[in-house]
Amino acid sequence: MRVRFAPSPTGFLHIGNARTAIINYIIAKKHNAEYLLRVEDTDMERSSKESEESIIADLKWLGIEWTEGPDIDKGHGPYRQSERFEIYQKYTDKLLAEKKAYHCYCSQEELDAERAESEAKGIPFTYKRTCLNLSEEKKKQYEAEGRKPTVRFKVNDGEKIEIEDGIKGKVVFESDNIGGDFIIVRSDGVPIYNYIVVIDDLLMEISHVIRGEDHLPNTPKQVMIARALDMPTPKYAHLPLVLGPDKKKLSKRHGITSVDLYKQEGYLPEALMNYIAVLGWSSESGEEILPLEEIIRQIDIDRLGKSSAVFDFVKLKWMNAAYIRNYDLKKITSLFKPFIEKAGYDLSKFDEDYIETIIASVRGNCELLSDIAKLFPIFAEDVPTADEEATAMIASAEGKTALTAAKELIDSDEINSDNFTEITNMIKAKTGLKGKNLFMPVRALLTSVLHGPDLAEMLKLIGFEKIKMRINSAYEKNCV
RNA sequence: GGUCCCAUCGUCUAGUGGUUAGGACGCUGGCCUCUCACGCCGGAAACCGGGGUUCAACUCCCCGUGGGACUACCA
Repeated sequence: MRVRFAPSPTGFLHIGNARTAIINYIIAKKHNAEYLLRVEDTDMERSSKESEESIIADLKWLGIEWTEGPDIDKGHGPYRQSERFEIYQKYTDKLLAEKKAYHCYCSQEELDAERAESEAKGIPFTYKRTCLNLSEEKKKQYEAEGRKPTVRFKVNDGEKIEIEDGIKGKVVFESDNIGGDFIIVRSDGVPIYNYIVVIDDLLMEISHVIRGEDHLPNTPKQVMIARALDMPTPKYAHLPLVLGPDKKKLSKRHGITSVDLYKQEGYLPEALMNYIAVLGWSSESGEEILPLEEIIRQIDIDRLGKSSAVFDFVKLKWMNAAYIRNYDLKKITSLFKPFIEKAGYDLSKFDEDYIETIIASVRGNCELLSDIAKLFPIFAEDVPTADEEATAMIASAEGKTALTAAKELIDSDEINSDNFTEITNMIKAKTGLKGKNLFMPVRALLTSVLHGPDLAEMLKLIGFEKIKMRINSAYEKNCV
C-alpha cells in the first residue's frame, strides 16, 4: 500500500488539508505503508517556496512523517510537479498522437462568452468542440494571429464512469455531463492538476488516493484520462469535508483555520492531531482522547463517517486543556517556556525547578499554553497589576480589614520568611474573618487574582519578599 | 441551473430490523472546595417529511425536503 498527501503550496496548511494529511498518515501507519509527500505547484501565480516550507514545517510540528518526498527521494521523484514537466510532455504527445487530445485555440474571452450564453439560457455549459477538427490552414492562421493553443482532452460520448469509493461506495458519473472536452495543458504549456495527478499517482505507484470530498467531482475526469492512457486507477476514498459553524467548507472566514495559528495560540500538536483525527468517527469505547497509537490501531477507512463534520473550536480547546493537564511535566514545561518568554520574561533568571513547580501548580488553569501569560506574572512580578475583580475585592470592607491586618503583621515583624505561609490564619485570628470572607480578600491581595490554585501553595511559590511588597503597595493604594 | 455527495440531541458521534435511542463537547442542577479549574452524581436536548417492504423500522427501498461540494487555461 502506498498513499500520498499532495498539498498545493498556495498558503498555510489549513485544517481541511491537515485532516487529509493526518488520515493518510494514520492509515499509512496502520498498514505500514509508504507515505509520499508531493508538492502540487503548477499554479505558478499562487504557489510559493515559502508556502511549501511552512506547510512542511506545520506537518512536522503535527508529528506527521512521510517516507518519501522532496526531501527523501526514493526513486519516484522529482516530487514537485513543477520539476516534472518533461514527464507530462511525453504523455501529452502520446495523447495528441492518438487523437485522444487536441489543440484548442479558443481564447479565454471566447470561452467566457460561450459560458455566459449557456448560463443565460439556463443550460449547463459544455465545450462545443470548436477546435476538434481544425484544418492545418486554420491552425496556421491562429498561430499567425499569435494565439497559443491549450490542449484539450477528448471526452468519449456516452461513457459511464463508475467509481468504487472507499468511503462513499459506488458513485456513477456520465461522461456527457462533465462539461465536455476539458483543458489538460494551458496555453503557456503548464499542465493542469486534473491531468497530471493521474500520471503522478501512477508513476509514484500510489495504491490509495485518500483526499477531500471536494475532489470527488474531479474523479471521473481523472479516470477517463487514466483509461485513455491505458493506465490502472488507484483506489479512491473521499473524505467528508470539514465545515465551519455555518456548515460551509471550513475556510479563513471562519476564523482560525491554519495549523500555524493553532501552534501560535498554544495548542499542543497532539491535541490538534487527536481532535482532527477523531472528527468524523468514534472509537470502539467511545473515548475521544486517545493516544496516536490507539487511533492508528482503531481507525479504518470504513469506520469513517460519510457526512461532513462541523469543526468545533470549543471542543478542541477542551481537548487541549486535557492534554495540558495530563502531559509529562518536564515536557509541558518546556512547551510553556516560549510562551512565558513571549510574555516578556527572561527565563534564564529563573530556576528550572521553580518554573516547573509553577507550571505544575497552574497548568490546570490553562486551556492554551498562551494562558500562562496571565498566570506567570502572579509569581514573577513583585507587584502584579490586579485585575478588576481583585481590585474591587481589595477595596471592599473585608478587603480593607484584611489588608490593615496584613500591614500590621508585616510592620510588627510578626510574620517573617519562615512563617509567612501562615498569613491567612494570622489574619483570621486578628480580624475574625473566615471562610470566603477571609480567603477571597487575602487571595486578591496577595495574588492579584481571585481564581487559581490552592492559596497556600501559591504563597510558597511567590515568596515572602513579594508578599511584603504587595501588602505595602496595596496599603498605600487603598488605606492612605 | 446542471452533476455528485450527505442527512440521529446545538455540535461530534454510537447504533446495521425489536434499545428506556448510548457517549463526548457545550448548556444546566448538585457534591467537592477559600476561588476557578479538575473530579464525581444528576438534568434538559435528536432519529428531516411522506410513502412503501415487514409481525416489527432510526435502521432496508422510493419520492420529496434540506444542507453541501463541484461546475476555471485553481488545486
